[in-house]
Amino acid sequence: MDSVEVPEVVVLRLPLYVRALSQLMSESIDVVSSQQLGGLLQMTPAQIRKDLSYFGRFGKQGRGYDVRFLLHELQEILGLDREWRACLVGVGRLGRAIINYPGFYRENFRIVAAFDGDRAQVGSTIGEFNVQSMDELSDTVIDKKISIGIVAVPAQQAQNVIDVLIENNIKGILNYAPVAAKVPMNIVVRNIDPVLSLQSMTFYLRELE
Amino acid sequence: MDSVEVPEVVVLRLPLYVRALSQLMSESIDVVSSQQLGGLLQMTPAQIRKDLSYFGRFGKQGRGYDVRFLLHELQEILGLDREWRACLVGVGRLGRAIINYPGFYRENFRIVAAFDGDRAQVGSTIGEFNVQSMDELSDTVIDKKISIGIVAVPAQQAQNVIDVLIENNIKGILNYAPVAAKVPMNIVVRNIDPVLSLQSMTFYLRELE
DNA sequence: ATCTGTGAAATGATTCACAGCC
DNA sequence: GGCTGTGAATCATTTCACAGAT
Repeated sequence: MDSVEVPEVVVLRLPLYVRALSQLMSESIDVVSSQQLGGLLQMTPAQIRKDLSYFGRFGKQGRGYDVRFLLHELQEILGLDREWRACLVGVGRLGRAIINYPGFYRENFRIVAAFDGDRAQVGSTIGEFNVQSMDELSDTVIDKKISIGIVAVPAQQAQNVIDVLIENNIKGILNYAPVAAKVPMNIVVRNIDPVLSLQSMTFYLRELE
Repeated sequence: MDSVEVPEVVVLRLPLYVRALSQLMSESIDVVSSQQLGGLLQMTPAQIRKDLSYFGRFGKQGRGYDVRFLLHELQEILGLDREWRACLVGVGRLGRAIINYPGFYRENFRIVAAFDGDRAQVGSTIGEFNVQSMDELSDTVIDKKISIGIVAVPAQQAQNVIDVLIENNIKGILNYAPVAAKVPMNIVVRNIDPVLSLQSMTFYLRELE
C-alpha cells in the first residue's frame, strides 16, 4: 500500500484535512466531497483526491467521503490516535508562552518536562513544572517516554541543545530558535519562525506601495 | 530583470540567506561561496546560485559573494531596508506573548497597535499598549501607517477579523489562528501553526516505534 | 447524475554540468 | 584552481480527464 513513497508535501497537508474534517464533524456533517473540502481549504478537489489516494480508497463514488471514517483513518495514518509526550528546553519568555499554550494539550501533545541550560533557572517552578538541568534530560526522556523536543532557547545555544536531544534519542524537534538546525536524516525537524514568515511577506507588500 | 516571475519558494528562502549572511557579517567574514552558504543552511550550492540569479548577478567568479553587499541587496529586494508596522488583533495569552516577543522588533517589525473584539479587554493596558476596540481599527491603520495584521484570536473569530483587516486595506496577515483563511489573491497570508507542524511530524515518528 | 481514483499530461522545482571569468 | 551564472536535464508535484462505481 505504501510501497510508493509518500511525498512529504502530502504528509504536510494531511493535518489540514484532519482539522477540516473535525470542524465538519462538530457541525454534524457526515459526508463531504473533495469539491466541498477543497472549498473549505482553498485547494483543488483533484489534489485532495490524489493526496488521499496515497493511503487508500476512502471515498464512495457518486457520494464523497464519510467524515467520521476519513477523519479516523487520517488520524491513524498520522499517529494522532495516541498521546505524544514532549519536553521543552528553554523556559524564558518564549518557553513559558509555549507551556501555557493550550493548543498542544487539546491535540494530545503533552509537555511533560521542562529544562534549561541556565543554572539560575533550574529548580524554579513554572506552572506545574520543576525546571530541570540539562544533565537530567537523559533519565527524564526515558522515564517519561518523551519522543519530541521543543527548543525555545536563544539562537546561539540552539544547535547544542538539539545535539543533546538527539543524543538522547529524541526523534522529532519543534524548533522555535532562528537557526537552520543540523541534524541526521532520520530526525524530523519543524521550524516555527514568525520573523522568517514576515520577511518573505514583505517582498510582496513592497511592490504594492 | 524580474520579467520572469520569481517562484514563491525562492522568495521563501531569501530570508534564510539574509539570516546566514548577517551571521557571517557578525563573524567578520566578508566573502562566502555558494558552497559554504549551502553548508550553513543545509542546501545545495546550485540551488543558492539559481535562487540568487532570479534577482541579479551578485557574485564574483572564482571568489564567491561579498557578504555585506549580498546582504544589503537581499534586504532591499525583500523590503527589509525599512521599518514595517503591524497591528495585533487579540490580546489573550497568545497575543500578549507576541507583543512581548523581542524578535520582531530586532528585525524592524513594529507592533504599533493592539485590538480586541472583547469589550472587556478594550481600554486595558498591555505593556505600553492601550487595547483598542475593533471600531477604532479603521482610523488607527491609517494614522499609524499599518500594513500588516497579526491575528491571535480564537479560531471561531479569525475569519471575521481577517475580513475586517482586509476591508481596512491591510495587505499582509500573519495568522496564528488554526484556520485556513479565505482571502483575495492579492493578500499575503503566512500561517504560524505549531500544532500542524507536530501533526505532520508524528507521521514519521510513528514508523520508528 | 454525481463523485471517486488514477494514469497521463502539464507544470514547476531542483540539480547537473559546463562555458566563462577571476 | 576555484567559483559563478545558467541553459538543459532530471525529478517532483499538480492538474487533467475519464473509466468505473453508486
